[in-house]
Amino acid sequence: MKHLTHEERRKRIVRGAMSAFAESGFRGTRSRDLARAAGVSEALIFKHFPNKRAIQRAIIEERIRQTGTFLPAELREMTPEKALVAIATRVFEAAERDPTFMRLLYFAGLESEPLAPMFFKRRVSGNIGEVAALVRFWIRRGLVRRSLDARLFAWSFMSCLGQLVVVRHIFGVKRLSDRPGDPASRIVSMFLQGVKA
Amino acid sequence: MKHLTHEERRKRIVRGAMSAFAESGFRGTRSRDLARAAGVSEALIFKHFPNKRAIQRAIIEERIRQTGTFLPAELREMTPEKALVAIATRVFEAAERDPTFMRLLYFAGLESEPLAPMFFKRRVSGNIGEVAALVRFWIRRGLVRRSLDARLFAWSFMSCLGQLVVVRHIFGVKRLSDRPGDPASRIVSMFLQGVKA
DNA sequence: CCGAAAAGTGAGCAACTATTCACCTTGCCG
DNA sequence: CGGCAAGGTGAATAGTTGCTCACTTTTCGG
Repeated sequence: MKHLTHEERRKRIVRGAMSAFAESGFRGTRSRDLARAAGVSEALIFKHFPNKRAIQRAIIEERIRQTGTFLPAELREMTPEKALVAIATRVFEAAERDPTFMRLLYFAGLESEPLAPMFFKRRVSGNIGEVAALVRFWIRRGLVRRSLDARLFAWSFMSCLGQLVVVRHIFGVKRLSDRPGDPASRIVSMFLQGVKA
Repeated sequence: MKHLTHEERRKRIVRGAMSAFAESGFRGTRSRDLARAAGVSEALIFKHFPNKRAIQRAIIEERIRQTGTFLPAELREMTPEKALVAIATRVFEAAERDPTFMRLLYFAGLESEPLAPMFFKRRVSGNIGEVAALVRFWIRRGLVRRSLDARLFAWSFMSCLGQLVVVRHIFGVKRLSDRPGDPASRIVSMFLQGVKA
């Protein structure tokens, strides 16, 4: 194996470990799998990390530390309808493109890894807070009911999207409806206009 | 250990195994744990089941076979508002009382146990179909917008509830909003009335 | 161009785990 | 009562797995 710098090799180990853990969970991944996924020997893995657990932690910690805002600023210039559709589409497409970290996070949560709730507190709640802030912006502009609980709306809307993603990628439910057209925009219109006659 | 009938002992093994698998997943549960949870020796476990996997399958299969309707008939006599709140409350309370099977199912889904998608197809989709049927009933009565996609609404509403439960029980997110009052009824009112000004 | 430091590895080891085996115990029926 | 089928177990086994050790290969500053 070609020699790499410590940092570069470490990154490759982490990247490989992410797909391995995402596929089989922490306990289901053997150090041999980590080695194969990273393209190195098992021994080298343990030169970079004291043990298996530390690799999983490093993966989640890296994501916790990741900076940057969830919502692009342009959303403020759109109508609530268009903005929510953009958010929904983005969530669906991100999961479609790469459900890896989502799977890893669910595994970690079930396996009682403390960093999973931590990730939720630091990142997910933060992102949902951004959605809530956008909703409050709409309320101020009179585009959304003044009485709306922005935070609860943000959690409900994002949870709905999140669970649809989970149900699709983990439990294989593909068709939510027989009608044609983009489900994202139809879900958004339910949230916006309500379902009452 | 007191002698029991084959059936009774089998039931106790399954019950014990359910909490063990729910807590630690399939791979995280050792046969020793199954034995301890059932209060018997390891050897006896394998007199009842050919292997560990078969126990997990038995648990899920039993739930798949469980009969009975999800929604009580009385819901048809309530207003949509009250009925949806009743459904939401029931989902939240069921998860609060016993998140065991939910955890087991998520573990199984992530670990690629084929019975997890099967359970979704047979039971969850069925239950959500009942919700959709109720919504169609309201549409016929003119209580709900004629143009609504009942199936998509049912999936969205139930997914929202489901994810809020997951987020609470697996990722420890307890507060969805600072406002007082029952979140169930406030979520329902968002779905019913929409959020537009 | 050389030698130390850093990158990298094959071959284990000790501990663990699913399953089996040989055997004991209980309750029941003739 | 006696014997036997069914319920039940402690101990062994074969395979696995996280991690270490002793060692080789590459890199690179002086």
